[in-house]
Amino acid sequence: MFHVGNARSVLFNWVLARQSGGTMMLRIEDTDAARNRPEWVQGILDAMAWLGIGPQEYEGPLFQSDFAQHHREAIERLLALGLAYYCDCSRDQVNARTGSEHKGYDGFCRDRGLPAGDGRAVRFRTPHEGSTVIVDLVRGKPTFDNALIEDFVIARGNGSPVFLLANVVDDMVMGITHVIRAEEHLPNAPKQQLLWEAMGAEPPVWVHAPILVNEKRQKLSKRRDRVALEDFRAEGYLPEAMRNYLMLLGWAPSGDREIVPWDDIVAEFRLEDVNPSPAFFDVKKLRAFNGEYIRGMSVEAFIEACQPWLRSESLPWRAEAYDADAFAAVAELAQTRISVLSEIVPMVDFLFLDEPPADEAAWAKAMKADAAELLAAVVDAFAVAEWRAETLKAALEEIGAERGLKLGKAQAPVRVAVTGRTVGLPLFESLEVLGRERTVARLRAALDRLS
RNA sequence: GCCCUCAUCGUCUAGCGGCCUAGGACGCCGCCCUUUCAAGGCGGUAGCACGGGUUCGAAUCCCGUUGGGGGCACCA
Repeated sequence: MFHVGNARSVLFNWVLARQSGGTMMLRIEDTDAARNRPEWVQGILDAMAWLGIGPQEYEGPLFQSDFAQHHREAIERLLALGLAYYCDCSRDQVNARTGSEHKGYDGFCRDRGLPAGDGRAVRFRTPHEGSTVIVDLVRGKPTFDNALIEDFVIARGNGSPVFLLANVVDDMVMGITHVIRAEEHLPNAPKQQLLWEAMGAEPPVWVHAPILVNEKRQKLSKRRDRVALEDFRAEGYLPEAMRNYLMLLGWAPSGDREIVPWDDIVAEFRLEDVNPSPAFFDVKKLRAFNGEYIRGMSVEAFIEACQPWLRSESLPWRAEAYDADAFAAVAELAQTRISVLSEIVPMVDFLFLDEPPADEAAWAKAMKADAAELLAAVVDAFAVAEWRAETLKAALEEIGAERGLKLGKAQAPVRVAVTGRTVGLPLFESLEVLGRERTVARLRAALDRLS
């Protein structure tokens, strides 16, 4: 699962690399085996490629697990320097001493001089005086009081490195200059910067992008919110719309523009201009963006883009019933009527289904008392009419007029009888493509049902 | 509880001391167009959280309050 928030972070990283002539590095943090599967990596790569960031756009993927030797060395070095120490306190013991679950480590082992031992963790000896100032492109210079930073664990009792340490060591080894990540990591930044300094290296520039929230202003979570890039892709959101929308969360291009070419975004985007407050990930607006992008395509491109949804495994019609020419004939009419590509299926299904889709509510709404009589007249007229949209329209208009019905009213029963729905593509154009035989057969079937 | 952080229409934002009677977009509501529905066109709705300063002048600067968010693991 590739979270839209991650997608935004990647986009930020990529744009910065592009603008500065730097290189974006992709590292998979797989130190926690339980939370990592090899196949997930391909999912990440695929999601990035879909967004327009293919393998040639970054270096990697590298794996944190491959840096194990560096992690061990760093821990040994800090220990040797006296900047880290062994600790055998359990969480419960610490809580009991401090009388709270949220008071952090009390420094019990700080000066005990415990030697290495089975099950003993390693803690970083944080300074008690002064403060740590980080340089953050979107937030300025957040300052943290060192006295409030606890002696955090850098290696577990089994010797494995903890994220805080591993992350910093990897960044140092990889020569990372800019760390761009979500705001939830902000509290980690001073701890990590202390680590950079302890190892005598120049800390990176940090960028903590504002968090993405739901309508209740809570951090987007995969449990309760729609956040998987794969899901949006499957529903028919276009990558161009997604990345345009994502970049406009917390930032705006020059002028009163929102739908902007990617090249303009790449040229104008500045991390320094990103609004530091949390942004609501508004799917409604995303949809609007997507609709704009769909309408902006050439008909040919639109037809092409619809194919995955028209040829998928789970279609309402028999696969061989699909008729590319018929679809091409109505594609332009469908293009302004859908916001996400998957909506194309119910829009054109009547063309490929043996019988119109059943929708009782639609039937009840359109098939009033006089519907049968009107449909009978339509069958007669359509049986001999020249099979073109305009003539069919003229025929129905006349039938309606004879009964005091405007076209809007008269077309309703015909539409439901033939397409199964009360709304859809322009009716007469649809009939022209469907053909006389099937149209008349469906009208007769409706008539039978009404009698 | 503690630490950090943020604050312009419902939402995303423009604004970086006078161009602001606060602009755009999404949403919503009308009207037009119209074979349904869209699209398109036109119009409307709605906001500088509050209180103090600073200044000739504050949405813009400072302080406080309130409210929101994030974090507080031998997870990442």
